[in-house]
Amino acid sequence: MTKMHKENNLTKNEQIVFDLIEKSREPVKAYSILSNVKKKGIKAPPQVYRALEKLIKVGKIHKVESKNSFVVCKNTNCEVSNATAFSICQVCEKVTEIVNSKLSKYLKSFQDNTGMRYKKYNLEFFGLCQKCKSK
Amino acid sequence: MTKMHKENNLTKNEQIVFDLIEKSREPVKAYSILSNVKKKGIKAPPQVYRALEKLIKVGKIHKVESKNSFVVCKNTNCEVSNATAFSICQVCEKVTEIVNSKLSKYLKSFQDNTGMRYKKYNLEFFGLCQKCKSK
DNA sequence: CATTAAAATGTTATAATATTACATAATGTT
DNA sequence: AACATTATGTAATATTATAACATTTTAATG
Repeated sequence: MTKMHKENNLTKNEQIVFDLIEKSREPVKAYSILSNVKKKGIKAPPQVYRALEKLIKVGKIHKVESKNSFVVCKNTNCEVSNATAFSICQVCEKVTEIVNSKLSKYLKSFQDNTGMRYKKYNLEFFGLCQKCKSK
Repeated sequence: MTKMHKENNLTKNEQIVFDLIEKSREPVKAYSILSNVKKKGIKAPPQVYRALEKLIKVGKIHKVESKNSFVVCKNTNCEVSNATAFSICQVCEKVTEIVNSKLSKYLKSFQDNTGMRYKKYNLEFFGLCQKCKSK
């Protein structure tokens, strides 16, 4: 087996899982990933979950917590992913990552009432997407 | 069976589940709730999940998505719960609801790059709580 | 290039979380 | 009382995730 895959340092399984999520262009669930990469030789949940864990750690993907789903990161220079925000349509369930520097600056510098600051956040907004609003 | 329970309009099972979550003072998982209310006559998951769903809907509790756990709402006048923020310690896993009007005003009025506004949000901050920081 | 340690993968089983479907009982309305 | 609605009970099963351990691949070193 070759050591490197594509331009990055993902392992074989990580690359397979990443490619599938990227290709799908919408949030994908772990077992959906599994069933779609069976043909690539990935046969069992731990293989998928390990890849997901690593991809999240290096910031290539995010987990959309409210949907137990995974999406590719939309930030150009995604590295460690400690600040995520999503727009989720309550009707069609479309999920879009929000990349907004004002918002991220505000939240990264946020201090709670006790003066506590945070290393990481995840924000999920819910509403109607353009399409569903105009129906 | 009496119609009303305590001062509010919760049903029997809803009140049992709510009391347990409130008593515990920390996030509780559904199956932990289940095992702790067996003595009260609640025997199966659907009874718990139904109560949780209703309690969330009326704003008495929130789900902490990243932990699949449930906490009582800390807002005094909690009604429909469309704006939640939590502080989660990465070490001891302590969860506190953040009640901060500046933050909620900011997020309630947030518009994304497309001008879209949202009806609801959930924000989870991660960091070290006071105790864990000072260790 | 043989040896070895570390990382990645493969595999089975099972744990933890959540829902479906349908039956029964309690309650509210007329 | 009759009926509709809401709440509850119950069994089964679906979905999401991890534990544990074996094997293979890769990287580093002498």
